[in-house]
Amino acid sequence: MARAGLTTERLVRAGAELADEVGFDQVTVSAVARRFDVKVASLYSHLRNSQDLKTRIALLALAELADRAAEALAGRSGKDALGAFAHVYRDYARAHPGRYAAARHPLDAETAAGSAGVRIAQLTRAILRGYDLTEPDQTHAVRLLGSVFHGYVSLETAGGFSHSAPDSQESWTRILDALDSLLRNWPAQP
Amino acid sequence: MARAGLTTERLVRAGAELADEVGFDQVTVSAVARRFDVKVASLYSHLRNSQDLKTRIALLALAELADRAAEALAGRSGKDALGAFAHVYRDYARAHPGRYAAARHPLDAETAAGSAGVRIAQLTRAILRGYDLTEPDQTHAVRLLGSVFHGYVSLETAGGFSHSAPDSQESWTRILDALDSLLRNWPAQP
DNA sequence: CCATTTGCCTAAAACCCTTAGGAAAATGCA
DNA sequence: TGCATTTTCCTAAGGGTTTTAGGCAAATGG
Repeated sequence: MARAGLTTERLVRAGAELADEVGFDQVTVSAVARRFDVKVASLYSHLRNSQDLKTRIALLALAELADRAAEALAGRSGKDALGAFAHVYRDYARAHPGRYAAARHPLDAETAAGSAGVRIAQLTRAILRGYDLTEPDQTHAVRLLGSVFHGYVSLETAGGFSHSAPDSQESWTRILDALDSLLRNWPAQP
Repeated sequence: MARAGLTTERLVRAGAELADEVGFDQVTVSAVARRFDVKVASLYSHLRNSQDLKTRIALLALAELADRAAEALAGRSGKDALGAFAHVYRDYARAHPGRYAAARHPLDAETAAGSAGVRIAQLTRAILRGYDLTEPDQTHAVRLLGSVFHGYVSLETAGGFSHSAPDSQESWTRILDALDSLLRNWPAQP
């Protein structure tokens, strides 16, 4: 019987595609097996279990996002960098909703520490080099940016802003203007 | 055989408690049935299906959140209102992580339109009455606040800010200061 | 007090997860 | 090349969740 050539890599990539097509929480070991026309049990030599598959998809998504962000940020600073990063983030979520959901999948502390998530955090911090913030305000700002990007994209993906004026793109642009303004005029401790 | 006294209401409340204890996506029709010491099939006279259960838990959570927000906002305005709303939001998520996750559960358009989610959006808009914003900036600001609150709480719940200085409470406070400042100095269209 | 409605049950089919053990294909070393 | 080893995929099987169909007994109400 000819072999299918399964690999952890290929399985994870297939899982990521599946996530984009049917949603991250519809990604199942069985569905991936079907996609390779292979029996379910066969996947268990390449994956520890169902949770392992999801974690790996999450790591893939984080790495892809970090790569794109890094490329977008190269050679930019200040508002330019802020806009580029935001654009990548939102675009990725819209083009790959399943992968984006995967990237939000909770990871245990050590897995998270070894993930591309830390690279994303570093890139976020790098954006702030174009603004005049010192610790601890820089960290607060990193957290604010992370919250806005994640929050906005997540609400938008859930359909929160559809079918209502003004359209989402306009809000996104104006919110970035506002954040830029805020970072340039960060309030002192009251 | 004595009856268990099942009700859609009771099932949904039990599901919400279960969500807080073991996580929203571990909430299962079977688990709720076990909690009432009843056979699974019995629940299907009170719930259409598994998705129905989750949707109802989501609606319950949204309603609870809206109630608390409304109470917190009564008699407050400006930064006071902003802080009160934010406090309720974050507190609810920390005290009821499963319900909070449920509140983020995607709803189809009509269900969402009939949910307490619109009340929450109205309350968010009410906060902005204390600031000098006109349309469409007011809508942009509503979306920004929604994004920050949801994003921050969601990242925090996922463990994003734990084990790193400064602590999360401090960032939360300073981010609210920053938002207040931003709303008072909302930038004009460039 | 009996008829009807309601509530919970048993049964069963379909799907997913996971482990154990086997057979064939690929690999590698003599 | 030939044979032992490893790898890959399979069958088998146990256990869990979802959902529908049909039945009996408890509550309700005229």
